[in-house]
Amino acid sequence: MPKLPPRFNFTEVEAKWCKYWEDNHTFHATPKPDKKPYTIVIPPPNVTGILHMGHGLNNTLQDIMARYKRMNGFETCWMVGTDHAGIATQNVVEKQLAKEGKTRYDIGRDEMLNRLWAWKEDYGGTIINQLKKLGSSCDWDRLRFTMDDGYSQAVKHVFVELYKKNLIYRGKYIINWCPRCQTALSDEEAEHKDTQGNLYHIKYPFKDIPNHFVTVATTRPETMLGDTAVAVNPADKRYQDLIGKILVLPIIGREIKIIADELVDPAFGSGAVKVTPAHDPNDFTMGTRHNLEFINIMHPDAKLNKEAGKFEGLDRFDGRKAVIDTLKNLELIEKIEPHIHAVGHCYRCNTVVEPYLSKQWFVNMKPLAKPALKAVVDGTIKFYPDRWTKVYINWMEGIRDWCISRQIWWGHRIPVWYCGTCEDHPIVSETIPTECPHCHSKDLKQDEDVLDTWFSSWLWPFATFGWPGNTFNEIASSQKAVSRNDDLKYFYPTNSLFTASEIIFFWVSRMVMAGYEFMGEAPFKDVYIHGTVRDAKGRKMSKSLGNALDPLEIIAEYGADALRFSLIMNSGQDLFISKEKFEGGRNFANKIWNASRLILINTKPENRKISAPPQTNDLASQWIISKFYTTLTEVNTAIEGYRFSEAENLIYDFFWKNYCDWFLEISKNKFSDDKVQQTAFFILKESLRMIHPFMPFVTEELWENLTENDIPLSLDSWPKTKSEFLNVAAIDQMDTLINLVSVIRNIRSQWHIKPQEEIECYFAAVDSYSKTLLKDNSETLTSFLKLKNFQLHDKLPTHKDAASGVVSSTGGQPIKFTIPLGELVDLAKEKAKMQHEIMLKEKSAAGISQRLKNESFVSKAPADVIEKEQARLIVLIQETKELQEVLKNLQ
RNA sequence: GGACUCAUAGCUCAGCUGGUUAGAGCGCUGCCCUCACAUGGCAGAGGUCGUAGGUUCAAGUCCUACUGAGUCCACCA
Repeated sequence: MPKLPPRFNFTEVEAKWCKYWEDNHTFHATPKPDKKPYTIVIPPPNVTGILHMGHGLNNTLQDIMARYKRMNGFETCWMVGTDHAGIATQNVVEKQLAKEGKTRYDIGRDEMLNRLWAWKEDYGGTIINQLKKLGSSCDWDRLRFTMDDGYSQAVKHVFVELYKKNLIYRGKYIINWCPRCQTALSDEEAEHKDTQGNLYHIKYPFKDIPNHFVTVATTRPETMLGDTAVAVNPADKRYQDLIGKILVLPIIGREIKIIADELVDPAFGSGAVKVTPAHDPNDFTMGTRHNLEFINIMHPDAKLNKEAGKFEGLDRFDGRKAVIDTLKNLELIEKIEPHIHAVGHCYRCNTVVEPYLSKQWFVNMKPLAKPALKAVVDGTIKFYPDRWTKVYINWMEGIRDWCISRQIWWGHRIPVWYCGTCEDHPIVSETIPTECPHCHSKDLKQDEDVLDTWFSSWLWPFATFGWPGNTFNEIASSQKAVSRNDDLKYFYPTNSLFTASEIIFFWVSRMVMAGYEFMGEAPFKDVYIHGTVRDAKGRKMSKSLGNALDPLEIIAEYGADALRFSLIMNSGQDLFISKEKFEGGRNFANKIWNASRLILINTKPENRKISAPPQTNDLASQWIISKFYTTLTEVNTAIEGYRFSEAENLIYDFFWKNYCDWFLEISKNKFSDDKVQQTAFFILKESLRMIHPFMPFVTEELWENLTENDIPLSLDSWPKTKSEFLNVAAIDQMDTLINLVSVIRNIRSQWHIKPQEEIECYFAAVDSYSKTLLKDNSETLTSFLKLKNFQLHDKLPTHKDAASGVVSSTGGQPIKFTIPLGELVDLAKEKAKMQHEIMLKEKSAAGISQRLKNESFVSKAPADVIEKEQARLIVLIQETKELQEVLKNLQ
């Protein structure tokens, strides 16, 4: 018999099973015709990532589902890998370079890429190892990276396909520009934050009317240097006569026209707006419409260029001050008002982004959005919780084109070449072209830019399984069956996706679009959106705030099982986490451990070879078996409905309260009984299965010590629900016993009763109990017990638990005790139920009769309604009488 | 400006389709080192379910308004 120490040594155990699972490829999945697949793809963490609580939660959720499905006989593949995270990774390496006093331009593109790959080799696996420590049951043999050769091929292929379908185009538009990262960003990558700024009202003088001005309002006065018009609403009476008049742009002296455009809101500011077509999306639209000049006043680093005249070389914010000062001196500032407005910030470096005119590649999203929208509207794809459905739909309906080119080096280089002689025809190709197809020139240059990281992530559910691979030449257009390799055939579409709400637009929605476009079907069926992990004060956890709890520290101090357990316990919505919360998980793991020790010490090996619940007359045994199966059913429902915290609560309650506190305590004095041993062991074993997805390490270790099974618990089966073991009578009787014992304990505790005084205590308790239960029938229970010749123990055994004392008083035959109680309580329950019913009926009747007396009701209500109410009243009164009659006869 | 979420014990939250006495964990109080576990056991105190209306025989649960907290979206310069 193995001996277990009194403490669960998680450090050792976790290391042992991490290694075991990995060495044995426990979680490697391959297509198996006789099994159903279950697939989850991990939201690939950034290579730059280090495990934070959000990862902890996200991956625990996935792992619970994966282990649950695996144990339920599904060939479960949890696809794993990392994302190259273009801007983030490049930023990290650029910081390293900066320490050497260099920039990426100093070392050149090739050397920079070498450094990036070297960094990836050195540190890119960090988060993967951390995921392993969490106990994640990923298919580690399939580990992918978004810049793998095969994956890169998929990205190129997608670009070329979309280009062929006219869904990718290149053009000069206003995009979000990060002056620090010096790259374009998509709309989603610009985070709008309310910022305190000013609204500057500037007077623009007329060319021909001295001392007359038009006032315009702006939050970014420096952009006035690039103004090429002033616009008013065509319906605005104040300005109708002025349309077409010429103004002189202050400082610069450019002559600009007053134009009329619907875009202008007459109610805002003065109703006249300066138009800077190269620095504002609205103005860009107007500029195009009115054929205005597009004057770019900034360098890519947001320093003002020569168009800014004397301000050339100033940073945009210094430029702003300088422009205002100059205008003040010219007495052209009418007023400056404080103004809160949403300003875009780079999601990678938090720099204020600049709306900037530049030539970029875009994806035409509307055609892609169509099937993706339909799938969610018609329920093919479901969100859990449901409210995210609306968020997704809103975004899809208002979808805008996606800027996918980035002016950085780390990523998939855009597969487009430009010919030195005939520039107008970009060569879009999956392979490196040798000559220009138009003029046969060999002077070809590849586009300098790389693709948005998300342009590779959106292919994750199928590119990871080898797409396009051998399906390369057989891609069908959307909505048609697609030829697939074995893995794709088997594992795609995937089943569930687990992610955070911030990622819905970046990733979830785009994966759906890509799924339909390239695979002809949705990439997953369910999307589970979990909450954000916050600190105890409700702030997002972040390094800069210094409030981040490091999951690895928690694992070291409390164990991975504890981390997982406590995260899930709090995962109903957003989580507020502090260190103490993990004690609960640690304590539960320890409880499981010690319950197992008790069983191991007290059961004979032959009683541990049991695969079905034993047939037994023992009430507590019948009860715990019953309880286990009802709990199991509820747990199944909760997990299938993605209600993990509920599932965990059910399990916790069952194991701790029912199994340990009641069943084991009662059974302690009866452990010589083989049947009791068998029950205790069987329920423990089944509980370990049920706990395993939540706490894989402690359960795996105990499984090894308790069973002679060769396969790890990870690959064993989930308990089967068995309705035949649902024993309602046992549950009822045990409830009664629990109630009785609680009352006894209550009195014992309040009166500070000593063991020698037990007899009186017991009778007092019984009386008290009967009062509680039978109200005005306080004699019933006592006399009933006497009638049945029931003898109470004269002394409480010197045992800590009153429950064992009471039960053992019948000499190991609790059934003697509980049958009379059960009968009695059935009666009492029946009565209580009836009394309640009578009360409800009386109340209803009172309500209705009051209504019928209400004059306005009688006069206004239609006749048939009144009749109905009267009929109901009569029925209610009749029923009440009948019930009261029955109740009388019972007593 | 639109949309959404939340408001229940000192704290963090359950309470799914309205129906017996509103639950748990932590914290708090009292009693227990008892041979699985003090990371434990037993008992207890603590709630007019944000405010005001409404629907209903019946509302923490449904509706409306308000207040407070938070999140997302949006081209009002």
